Amino acid sequence: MKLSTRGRYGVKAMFELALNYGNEPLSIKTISEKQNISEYYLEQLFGSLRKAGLVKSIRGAQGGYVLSRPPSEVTVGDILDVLEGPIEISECIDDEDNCSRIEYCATRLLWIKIRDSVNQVTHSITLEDMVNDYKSMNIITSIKRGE
Amino acid sequence: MKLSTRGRYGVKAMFELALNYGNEPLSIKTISEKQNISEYYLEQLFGSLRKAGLVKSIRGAQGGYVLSRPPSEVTVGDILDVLEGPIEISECIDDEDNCSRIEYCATRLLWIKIRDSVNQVTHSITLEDMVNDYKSMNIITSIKRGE
DNA sequence: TTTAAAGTTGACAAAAATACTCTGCTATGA
DNA sequence: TCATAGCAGAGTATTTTTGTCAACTTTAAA
Repeated sequence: MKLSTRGRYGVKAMFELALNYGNEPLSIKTISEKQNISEYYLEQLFGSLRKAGLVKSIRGAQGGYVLSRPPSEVTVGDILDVLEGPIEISECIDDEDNCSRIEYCATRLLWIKIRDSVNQVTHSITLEDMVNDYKSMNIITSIKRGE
Repeated sequence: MKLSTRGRYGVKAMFELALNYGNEPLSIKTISEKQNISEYYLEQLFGSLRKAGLVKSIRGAQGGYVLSRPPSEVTVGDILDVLEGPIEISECIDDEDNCSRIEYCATRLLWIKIRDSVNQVTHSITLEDMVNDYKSMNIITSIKRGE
């Protein structure tokens, strides 16, 4: 069980936007270079993010993308839902008929528990949290270096 | 993010063994018919489960598989670890060099949190729990039917 | 108003992972 | 001794993922 690159790249890209929040828009090109992600591929991801209303695009020269909402109001779960689709550990959570009846209840309950656990974590962590973690991490690193 | 059929089928099959614990071994054929899973495919999964020590095989006529340990000592996480590999939301949890340095700490911490959450849930639920859930679910269903 | 930067769209394709399938064994209990 | 059932590994088909590309539209700045 792992995230696809869509989710991973998407979170990284959104993290860049969060770091830059309040400043000028970031172009796809800039982000793709910073994160070493294919420019074309990233374009696709931002298409989804834009449609979902998580980012706003600013066209024209010096354009790019900015977060639609402040980092404190965007959770990692929001991003993953858009790029990975809502988590469905097993399709039988929604589609009951797929399950053979015998073990239906037991495994279904299990998948739901796992899903809820992941959702709980991802939807409780915001981009702001990540930025804060990142900044305090940098401070610690600086101290360790004796700076 | 979803489990592959390996994990899903594996848990279902192990659940069957748990339901039958203490009785005669179940053959691949029996399980594959009960769960409507390809017999050949299931054989592969049981190969992995056997190597990992989760099940014991009994060869010869009337042979099959049984759980190596009682259902109360087998967690869903044990099964998923074997069949899906340990959860790695992102490879950068282990392989540090894959990450571009800038956002290294922040996203890494995130993946770890998600992973730990899933592990915590799956390793806290045993096959016995599932069997109990299943049985009490059946009782409730019977009551609802007015039986 | 021209132009270049930047976003938008959708088709396409390579590559990897997944999900089986099949064949031919070997072991074992009835 | 033979039917049953596990064991092992090669092979294949399908799906998903990941990434590429080309053509077009919009917009800001010169």
